[in-house]
Amino acid sequence: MEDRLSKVFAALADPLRRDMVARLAADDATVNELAEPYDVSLQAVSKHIKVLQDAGLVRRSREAQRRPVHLEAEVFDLMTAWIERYRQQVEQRYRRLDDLLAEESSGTSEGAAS
Amino acid sequence: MEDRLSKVFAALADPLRRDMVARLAADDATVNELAEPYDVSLQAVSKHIKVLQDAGLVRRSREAQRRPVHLEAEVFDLMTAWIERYRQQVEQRYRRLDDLLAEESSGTSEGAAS
DNA sequence: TTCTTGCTCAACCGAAAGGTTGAGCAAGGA
DNA sequence: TCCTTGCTCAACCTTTCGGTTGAGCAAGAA
Repeated sequence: MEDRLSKVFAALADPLRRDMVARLAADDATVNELAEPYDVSLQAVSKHIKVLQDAGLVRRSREAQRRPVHLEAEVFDLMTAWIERYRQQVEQRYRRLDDLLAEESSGTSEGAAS
Repeated sequence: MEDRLSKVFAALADPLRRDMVARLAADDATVNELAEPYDVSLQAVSKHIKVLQDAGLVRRSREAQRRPVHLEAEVFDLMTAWIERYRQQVEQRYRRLDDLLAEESSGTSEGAAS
């Protein structure tokens, strides 16, 4: 898996990682803080953070021996852009179809729907 | 992997599947049509479609021996809702931080920024 | 300097993902 | 009826994912 968008979607495909993102939206947190509510090892959480980081969803700094994790909100734009493009395209299709149907039922003869 | 959102994100984590969605946004297509541009077997494409279907991104009908695939655009809303929620939360954090800084530099004494 | 805290790295494991090929089925067409 | 088209299902293989444990390192605290 190479490209950015693939990494972002893959990162968010895991419920635990989505939960982390949700919590990080409220506030930055250390690895220990993040790990606290979950029933997995600290190393597992550390790996999850790495996945989020590689996807560009999160940034890690250093503060004494702590490593606060910070949500990088710009990535959301990347997803939204992708999603909106196709959503709008589909909407246009429906709009065109509606127009076509409207045209058909008025333009060529009748009006008596069965 | 159980929940809907996880499936949707996982489905879109694959570039080939994203490309299929992009093409399906323009128009419905059969399995053969979808498979044509890719350098993988028809069976592989069939599997990919199944993944999209299980995520609710796509619906398959039957039309003679063909099985046209149709994009289900509503799922996009699910993603957008998830993303927007946290994006807005992060924005509010920044806004609060800005307010705090503004308050600090005006409210308590001074004005002479270094 | 030595201890403790907060984390990461490495090796390993089982399950799932994504690919292949081969068989087979359903629904027109000849 | 038998053939062809358009697909799916099943079995198998390799790679990746998410988890584990054990070792180790960096940076305050004693």
